[in-house]
Amino acid sequence: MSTPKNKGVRADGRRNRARILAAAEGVFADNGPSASTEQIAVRAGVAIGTIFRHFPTKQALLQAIMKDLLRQLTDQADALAANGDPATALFTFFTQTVEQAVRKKSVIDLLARTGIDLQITEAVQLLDHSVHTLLTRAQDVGAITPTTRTDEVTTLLAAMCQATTLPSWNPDLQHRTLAVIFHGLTPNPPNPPNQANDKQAEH
Amino acid sequence: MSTPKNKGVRADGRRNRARILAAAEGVFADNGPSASTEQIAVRAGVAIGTIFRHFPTKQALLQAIMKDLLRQLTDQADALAANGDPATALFTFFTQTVEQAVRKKSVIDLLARTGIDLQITEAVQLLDHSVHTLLTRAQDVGAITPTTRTDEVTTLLAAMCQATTLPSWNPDLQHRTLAVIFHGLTPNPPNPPNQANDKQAEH
Amino acid sequence: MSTPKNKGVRADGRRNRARILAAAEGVFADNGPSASTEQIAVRAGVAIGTIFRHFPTKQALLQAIMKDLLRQLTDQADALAANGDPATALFTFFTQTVEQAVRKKSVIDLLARTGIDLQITEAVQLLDHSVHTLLTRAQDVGAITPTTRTDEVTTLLAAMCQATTLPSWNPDLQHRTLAVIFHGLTPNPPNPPNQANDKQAEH
Amino acid sequence: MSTPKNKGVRADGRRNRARILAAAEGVFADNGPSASTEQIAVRAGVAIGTIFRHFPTKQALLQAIMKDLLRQLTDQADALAANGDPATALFTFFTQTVEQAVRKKSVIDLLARTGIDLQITEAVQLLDHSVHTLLTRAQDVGAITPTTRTDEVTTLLAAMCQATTLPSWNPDLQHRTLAVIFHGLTPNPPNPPNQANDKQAEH
DNA sequence: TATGAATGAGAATTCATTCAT
DNA sequence: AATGAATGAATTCTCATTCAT
Repeated sequence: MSTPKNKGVRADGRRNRARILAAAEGVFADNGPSASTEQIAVRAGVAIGTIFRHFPTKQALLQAIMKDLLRQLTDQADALAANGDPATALFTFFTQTVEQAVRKKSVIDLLARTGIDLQITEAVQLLDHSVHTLLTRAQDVGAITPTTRTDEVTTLLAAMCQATTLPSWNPDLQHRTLAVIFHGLTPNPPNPPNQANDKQAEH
Repeated sequence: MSTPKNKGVRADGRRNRARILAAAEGVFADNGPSASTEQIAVRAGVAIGTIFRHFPTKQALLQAIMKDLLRQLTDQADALAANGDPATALFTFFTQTVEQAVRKKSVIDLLARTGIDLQITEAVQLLDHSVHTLLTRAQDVGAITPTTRTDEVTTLLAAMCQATTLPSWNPDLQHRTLAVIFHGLTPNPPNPPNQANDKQAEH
Repeated sequence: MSTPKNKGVRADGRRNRARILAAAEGVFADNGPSASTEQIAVRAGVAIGTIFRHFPTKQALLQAIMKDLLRQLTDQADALAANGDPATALFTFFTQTVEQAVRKKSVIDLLARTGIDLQITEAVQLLDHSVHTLLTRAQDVGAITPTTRTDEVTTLLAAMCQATTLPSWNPDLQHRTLAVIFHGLTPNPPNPPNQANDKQAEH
Repeated sequence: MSTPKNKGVRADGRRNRARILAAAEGVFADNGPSASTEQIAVRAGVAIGTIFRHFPTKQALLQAIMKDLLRQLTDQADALAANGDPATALFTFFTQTVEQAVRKKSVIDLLARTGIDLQITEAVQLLDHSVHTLLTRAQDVGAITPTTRTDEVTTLLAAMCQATTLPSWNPDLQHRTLAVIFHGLTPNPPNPPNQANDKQAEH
C-alpha cells in the first residue's frame, strides 16, 4: 500500500510519454536539434515540467527519440528480411529509410551525430544486426558484391540520410544518388549482358 | 567602407579578418558548431567587439567560413582539372575533400546543414562548376558513367563529408565506402566484359 | 479530521506520519536543509502526495521536525533533572545535546535559522522551562554562577550546536570549547582559592 | 594592440564589481543565503549578465564575499594587535566581530557553513594567524588561560556570530553571553587571589 | 578602429504544490 | 487515504549583440 510499485495510474503517464516523444520528433524535424524544450512542451500540450519528469535531461529525450527511431528501422528491416525478396530487400530498406529521413530530417540527422554522445549502442547494434541479415541474404543470391561489409552499408545509409537535409535534395536527386550507391554495391558484371555473352561463349 | 574591397587603413584590418576566420574554423572544428563567439575571440587574440565589427552577425561569420571553405575546394578542383589525369581527377578530388572533412568535421558539418540558411549560393555554384568540369572530363575518357550528373556527384560528396562525423568513421571504413561510391560511378562493364566482347569481335 | 489527535482509521496514518518525520530528519541531515520533498518521499517509502496530506506545506514539515526535536531535548532535560546530580546535570545535558547535533547537523542547523520563521514558540518554551530547572538546581548547589540566566544558557547551547557544522569541528575541539563555556558558567573562585584556604586551614 | 591586456577600460568594471559585492552582501543579509542572483542584480542596479561576468558562478560570488569579509576581519584584528591593549584586544575583537555579525547576519552565517565548500582556506588561515597573535599577547600578560588554543577562540567566535541570527538575540543577551565566554577564557583565580596565594607560597 | 564591459532574452532544470485516479 | 503525474513559477547560467571608452 505504501510501496510505490502499482502500475495503475500510469495509463496517462505512458500516454503523455508518447505524446512528448512524438512532439519532440516533430519539433526537432522542423527546427533542428537545438529546438527548445519549451517548444516541445507547447506542441505536446503539456507543461514543461512534465517533459522533465519523463526525460530528466534533454540528452535523455534525444536518446529516447533515437532509440525509438532505431527500433522502428530495425523492425522494418526485420520485416523485409522475413517477407521480402532477398535480392531487393536491402535496397528496399535503404530507399525506405531515406524516404523517412526526408520527413524526420534533423532527427535522423541526430542519428548520425552521436557526437552528442547519446548512448544508444545497443539499439544501434540491433539495427546493425538486422541490416547484416539483409546484406547476407542479398549476397547469397549474388545481388550484392560478396566482399561488402555491414558497416559499409550502414555508413552509406547514414550518409544518405543526412544528405536528406541538403537544400538541393529532391525526389529525383534522391533516386539518382541511390541508384549510384546501389550500382556501387552490385557485383561487377551485373548479370544480363554477361549471361548472354557467357552462354554464347560456352558453346 | 566596411566591405573588404577598398583600400586604406585596412592593413591590419584585413589581417584581423583572416585571423578571425582561421580561429573560427579551428574553434568550430574543436568544439562543434555551437561554440561561442567569445571563444573565437580568445583564440583569435582579439576582443569580441572586433569580431562583430568584421562580421555583424554570427550568421555572417558562418557564411564567410563556408565561402572560404568552398573557395578552397574550388581551387583544388580547378588545380586537378588543370593538371590531373582526367580519368582519376574526380575521384582524387572526392577523396581529398573527404580527407579534409575529417579534419574540419563540424565545419563541413555546418556546410551541409544549411538549415542555418547561409546564403552562399554563389560560392556553391562556383564549386559546382569546377566539379562539373572534372566530371565531364572523366566522362569523356569513359571513366564515369555518361548519364551521371553533377548534382549527383556533389550530393554524394556532401553526404560522405558528413558521414565523416560518424563515431564509427575510420580510414579503413572511409576507403571502403568511397570504393563503393566510385564503383557506383563507374560504367557497367568496366574492363572484364570487354574480354567477352573481344571474343565476339574476334569472330 | 486531519489533526492527529482523533481516533479511527489512522493506525497506518499515524505510522506514516512518523515514517515521514524520520525520513525527513535523515534526508535533511544527509543532504542539507535544501533537500527536496521528493527525496523525503522516497526515503519514507511513500508517495509525495502523502507527505503533503500530512504536512500541507514544507514549512509545516519543518515545524514538525523541530517540534519533535525540541520535545526530545526537553525529555532528556527532564530526565536529567529527575535523576542526575544537580551539580553536573546541566553540563551533561549541554554535552549530550551538542553530541546529538553533530549527528543531526543541518537539522539542528535549521533550528537556529528560524529565519524560516517556524512557529515553534511553545516547544521552545517547554525546553526553556526544563533548562531553567536544570540551571536553578545547579545554581542552588553553587555549581553555576547565580547571576546566569536561562536565555544565556540556551543561547550558548544553540550557538555550540550550530558550531557543530563548522568544517573544523572534531571531538577534541568540541571538548575544549565546551570546557571554556563550562568554565565561563562556573562561579569565579570555583575551587583553587578554596584549596589555598584549605591549605591554610590545614596548618 | 590586439592583445587584450590593457587596463584602461576596467575603471567601470572594477566599480561594478564592488557594487555587486556590496549588493550581494546586503541581499544575503536580508534574505538569507538562498537569495536569488536576480535580486542582487536589481539591488546593484546592473543586469544579471553583469553579475555572471564578474562571478561566473553563484559559488564564486559567495566565495568573493567571504574572502572580503575575512579580509576585513583580519585587518581589524591586525589593527588591534598593533594598537590595542594586549589584555583586552582579543575581547574587543571578539565583541566587535559579533557586533558586525548582527548587521551582516546570514553573511557571517555563511562564513561558518563552509559546507557549501567555498574554498577560502587561505583567507581563513590569514584570519587565524591574526587571531593567534591577539591570543598570544593576551596570554603573555596573563589575561587569558595559557592553555587556550587558537582554534577554540575562532570556533567560539564563529559560534557566537551564528547565534546572532537567533530570533531572541538582542544587545543585552549578547553582552551577557559574551561575558560568559570571556570569563571562560580567563584564568581561574583571575588576579587578586593569586597575588595573595603567591606571596604566601613564596615564603 | 579596437576594446571589453554591460545587456537581457532565452535555455535547461528544479521543486513545492495541486489534482485526477 | 494514498498515489504519482502534471503544473508552472523560479533559478542559474549562456551568449549574441550593443555601446561607452
